[in-house]
Amino acid sequence: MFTAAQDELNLRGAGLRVTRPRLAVLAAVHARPHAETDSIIGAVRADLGEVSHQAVYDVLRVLTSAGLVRRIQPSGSVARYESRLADNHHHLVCRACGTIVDVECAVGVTPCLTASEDHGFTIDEAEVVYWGLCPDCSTPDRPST
Amino acid sequence: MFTAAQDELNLRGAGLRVTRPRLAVLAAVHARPHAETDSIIGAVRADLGEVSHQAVYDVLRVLTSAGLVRRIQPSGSVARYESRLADNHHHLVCRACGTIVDVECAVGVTPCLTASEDHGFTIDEAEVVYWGLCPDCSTPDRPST
DNA sequence: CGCCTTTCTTGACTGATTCCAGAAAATGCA
DNA sequence: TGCATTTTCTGGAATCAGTCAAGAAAGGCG
Repeated sequence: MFTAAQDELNLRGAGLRVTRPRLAVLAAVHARPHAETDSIIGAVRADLGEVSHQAVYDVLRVLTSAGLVRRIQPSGSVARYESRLADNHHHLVCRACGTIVDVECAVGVTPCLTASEDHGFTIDEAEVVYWGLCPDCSTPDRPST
Repeated sequence: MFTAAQDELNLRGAGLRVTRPRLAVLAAVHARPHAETDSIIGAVRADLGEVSHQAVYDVLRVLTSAGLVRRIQPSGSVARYESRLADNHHHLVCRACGTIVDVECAVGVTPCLTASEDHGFTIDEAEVVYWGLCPDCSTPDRPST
C-alpha cells in the first residue's frame, strides 16, 4: 500500500522537500486513481484546510516531472493524475461518461512498445488508450436518468 | 489524393451540406496533417478570406462526428486534426517540440486492439501514442538555437 | 423561384491552467 | 539550537482554447 512514510521516502529520494501539501496531494492521488485536478484540490483541502489551487498545480507539476505521479489526459478531458507507475498498464476510457479504468498490458511485457518504424525518434514510452462505452453507458435499456 | 470533388462527395455521403468553409477546412486538414485548430483557421482564412473562428470550430466538430476527420490530442497539446482514417495507424510524439509523426500499426492488423480485460466495456478503438524525442531534439550536439 | 432548415457571424463568456511578486516555511550548516 | 539561504505557498490577475447564444446568410428541395 501507499503510506505517508513511503511517500516521504519517495519525495526525499527524488531530491524534493517534504511538505504537507505534497504529502496530501500524494495521498489524494493514491486514494482516487485518475482524479482530475479539481478533485485533488478538494481532497487536499478536506485534509489540510485551505490550500491555494496554485500550490496544488505546482505540486502536481513537480511530482509529475519527478516521476512520482503520472499525468494522463485523454482527448476531451481535463488533466488527470495517477500513482501507478512503471508497470506499463493502459487505460480504458468511456466515450460517454469519461470513466477511466486501468487494464493490464495485454500480452506479457511490452507488446506495443515497439513501433514498426521509429523515424529516428528515441521512444521511451508507449501509451495505449482503449476507447469505448462502459457497462452503464452501453445498456440502452437502463437509462441513467 | 484528396480532391475537392472527393471531399464534396464525402460531405454529401455523410448527409452534410457542402459549404465553402467546410471544403476549405477539409483541404487544410489534408494539406497539413496533425494541424492544430489555430493553424487550420489560418489556412482557411488564407483560402477564403475572413472566416470566423467559431465557424471553423463548428465545422471541425461536425466533420469529426461525421467521421471525415479525426481529432487527436496528446497530453499537453491542443487539439489537432488529421484525415487519415480507418487504417489504424498510430502516432509518435516528441516530448520536447511536440512534433507528431505517423507510424503504421506494428504487427499486422490490430495487435493492440484487444485489452486483456474489458471490464464490461464495449471497446471500439485502441489509440497508441509513442512518446520520445525526435531526431532534432535528441542530439545535444546540435542545439536548435 | 421561394420556402425551410442548416450553417455562419458576431461578441461575450467559461473554465482550466499559468504567470507574477511578495510572504512564509523548510533545509543545511555552524 | 539559531541564522542565512533556498524553495515553496499565497492571492490575484492574465492567458488561451474552446463554448454559448441570437440573429443573418446560404444551401437544398419542391
